Amino acid sequence: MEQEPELIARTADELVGDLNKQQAEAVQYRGAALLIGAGAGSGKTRVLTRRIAWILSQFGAWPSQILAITFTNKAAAEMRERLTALIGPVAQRMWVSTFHSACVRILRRDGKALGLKSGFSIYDSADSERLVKIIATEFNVDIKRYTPRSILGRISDYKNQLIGWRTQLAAYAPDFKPGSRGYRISNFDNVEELYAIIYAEYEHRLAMANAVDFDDLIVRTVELLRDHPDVAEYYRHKFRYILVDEYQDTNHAQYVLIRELAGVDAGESPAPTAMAAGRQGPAWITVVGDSDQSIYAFRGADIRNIQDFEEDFPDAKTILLEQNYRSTQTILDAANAVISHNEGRKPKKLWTAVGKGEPIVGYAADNAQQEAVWVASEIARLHAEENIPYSDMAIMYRANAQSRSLEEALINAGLPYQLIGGTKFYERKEIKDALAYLQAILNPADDVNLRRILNVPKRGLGARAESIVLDYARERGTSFFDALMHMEQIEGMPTRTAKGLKAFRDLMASMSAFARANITKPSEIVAEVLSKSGLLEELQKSVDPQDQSRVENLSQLQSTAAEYEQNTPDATLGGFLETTALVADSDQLPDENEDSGKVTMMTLHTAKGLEYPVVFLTGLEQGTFPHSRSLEDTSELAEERRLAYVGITRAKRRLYVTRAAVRAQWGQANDMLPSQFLDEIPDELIDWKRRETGSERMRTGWGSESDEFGGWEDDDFSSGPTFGGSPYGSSYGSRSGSNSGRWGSAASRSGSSSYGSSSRYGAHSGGTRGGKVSTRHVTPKNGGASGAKSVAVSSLQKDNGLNIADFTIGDLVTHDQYGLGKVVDTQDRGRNSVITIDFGTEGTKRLMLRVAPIEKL
DNA sequence: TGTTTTAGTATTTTT
DNA sequence: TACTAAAACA
Repeated sequence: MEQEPELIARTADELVGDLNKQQAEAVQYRGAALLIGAGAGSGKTRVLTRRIAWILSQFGAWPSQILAITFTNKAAAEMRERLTALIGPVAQRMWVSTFHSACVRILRRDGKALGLKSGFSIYDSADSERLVKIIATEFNVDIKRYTPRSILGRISDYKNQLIGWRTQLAAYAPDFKPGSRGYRISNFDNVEELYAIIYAEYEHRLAMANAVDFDDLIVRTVELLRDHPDVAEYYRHKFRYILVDEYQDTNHAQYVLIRELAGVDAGESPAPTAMAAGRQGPAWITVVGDSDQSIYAFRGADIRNIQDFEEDFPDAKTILLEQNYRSTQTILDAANAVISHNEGRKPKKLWTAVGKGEPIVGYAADNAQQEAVWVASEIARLHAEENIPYSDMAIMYRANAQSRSLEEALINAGLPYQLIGGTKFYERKEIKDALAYLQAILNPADDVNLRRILNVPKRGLGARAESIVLDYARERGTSFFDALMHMEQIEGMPTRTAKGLKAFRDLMASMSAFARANITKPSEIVAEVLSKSGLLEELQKSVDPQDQSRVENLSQLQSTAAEYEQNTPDATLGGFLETTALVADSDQLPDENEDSGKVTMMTLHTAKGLEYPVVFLTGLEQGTFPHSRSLEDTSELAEERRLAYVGITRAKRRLYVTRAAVRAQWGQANDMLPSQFLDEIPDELIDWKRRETGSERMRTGWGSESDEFGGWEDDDFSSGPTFGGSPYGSSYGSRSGSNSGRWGSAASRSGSSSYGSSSRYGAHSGGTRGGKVSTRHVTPKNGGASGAKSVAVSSLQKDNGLNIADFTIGDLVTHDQYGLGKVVDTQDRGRNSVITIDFGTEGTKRLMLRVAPIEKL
């Protein structure tokens, strides 16, 4: 075996000396199967990295014998980093990766055995959906009734369960032959048949296109290991220690993959005296997880994997880590209380030595805007009065759609933030177009990508031209690319179309020649494609301001390629495309030791595995969180509760829980009841800054004399600021990853009455606890006349008395925070006037004049 | 074929 | 509301 000179040997004491008893036991355990039940914040990453180091230094294993699997790329990178610190540069050569990228690696090497050719494409869900749509349409399926997404969802379920298309076909449509032309589905009553047929055809087309989808990465690897003993043998011999993080989120296919890789069922027994995994027998498996943090069941994660671990792996050992090093006792008490409402779980109680800490702060807002404003003002206060850095604070919510009002509030308050999630960089049109070119160059058989770019940018090849080529391809049973190459033989093609197609073919040929000549220089290929294809040119010529940012995105894509090229010794185009295919939201997050200086906003799902000193959990309402689609089903509700558990345990020092009495979802304002999770937190743990909203107080009869009548409907809120034009005009909040004009305008509602069966607030008693209460508001609009507004309103009502007319471009001003600046632009919007100021090194800021802490010089 | 208008529909959560 | 996709029009 090769030498591993960079391996730093660690003594036993260095590895376990500073750990608690359970942690140390987990690190040192000798045995074929270990389950570490790691409660939130119990130091599992630490244990995992130490264990790897332990295996190397004390069991005498080689780094190349270790396979460590995490859930996200970020987690993998972090673990590798920690390992490098612990054992030296040799960690760089270990397999520390996600399920998906590990499988890509295996398939790249050995996929030939399955008929996968080099350069195979990886379809993301959008690509897959396109393909399903194409098939369904061809088969005469009513795609309104059976949406591509729902069909794909079903296919994905099959795959996660390792149910193959042959099985489904045999059971429900034995007469169907994938790839047969002109097939029409006639029997819509038998949905299983419909799914089986589309599933089979989908797989057929994927194979034709030399492509795999996301789920296939796992499934096909399992297939590879099962059907090709030589390949299985290679990996079983190679990986002697397999460690899996977030085991509660694995699905059945991933579970089987682990078993296959480890060779658990291979029937080989270890040497009787083995003190380590050695050379024979199954690899040793360590899994780490927390069944209370299983939040991906909707995606096929099977909580039984972790619950049944001890039955699944003979002689398995379980070690529980229950000491929490992250949060205060108050926060843990809340988390424990909430999760204890889930039935059928193994009892577990987190505890901490940190102490009680601050109470949880609660706030009930009248509506989502007010909730956001209150959160923003509290953040500003914590920063100003308690010196808490913005980067120590995070705002979390159930669904991405909730981020809008929060963003607006943060912008108005002038607070820097970063939003994680939303539309991902690699999912944007222009990026997907560019990537489609690259993919088509690398893998010409890839019909989906080739057809995507046929007329992008516009080159006069529309649906007509496409179908001419396509018909020919289907007739001959070849790929779109093949048909294109033989287009001269197509009869009856209009000259104009032929000309266009030839030009396209030549273009692809020339780019492909360039790519072959520069295959190790992805960034140059990207540059070539962007300019030659005309993608860049089309956008540059465009007058649409959005296209300007698209140009920037494309140039960022090129930088990304260049970066990849520099960091990867054996860079290839294919390698680059892989890195783009397997990114997740959380990958956008800055490193833990890098201070972004910004408040972080993200969904609860994205937040898993992270921690912040201050956490705001927003939207705690029935129907928002727990989500309305989960209210009916106990197991889905249990998952929501686990999500709440995850959210609560992200907080280290301070936790805020907020809700809104009225929330608009897709244009409709709805009355919302408080989340049941709020009731599940012991009351004495929460310090309510505002417990009931105005309308609730009114309706329950308390303080009915108050003049808050209609006060929840405040005009000052509903006519929030409108930032027109490109969001890039504002320098607040670099949205890492997402964007494009999402914050167009603040929700301007007037009158939010919804009609329906009215039920009183407070009707918690009954069995069913509906998501939204439909109540008819007595007051249609025109609030704001009353004097006693809620506390939070004040910040929006605030007015510094400045007048936009008093400012001209070039004026000098001072800002409380940014210092001296020069006015670059003014926009007169009356009360919502906006002023743009260049603060030099502090950047150019767009400020809402009436609240901006500025002074004219 | 390309552009504009209109209509319908969608929101969980993502490797 | 906001985005996408079909439909209508140029």
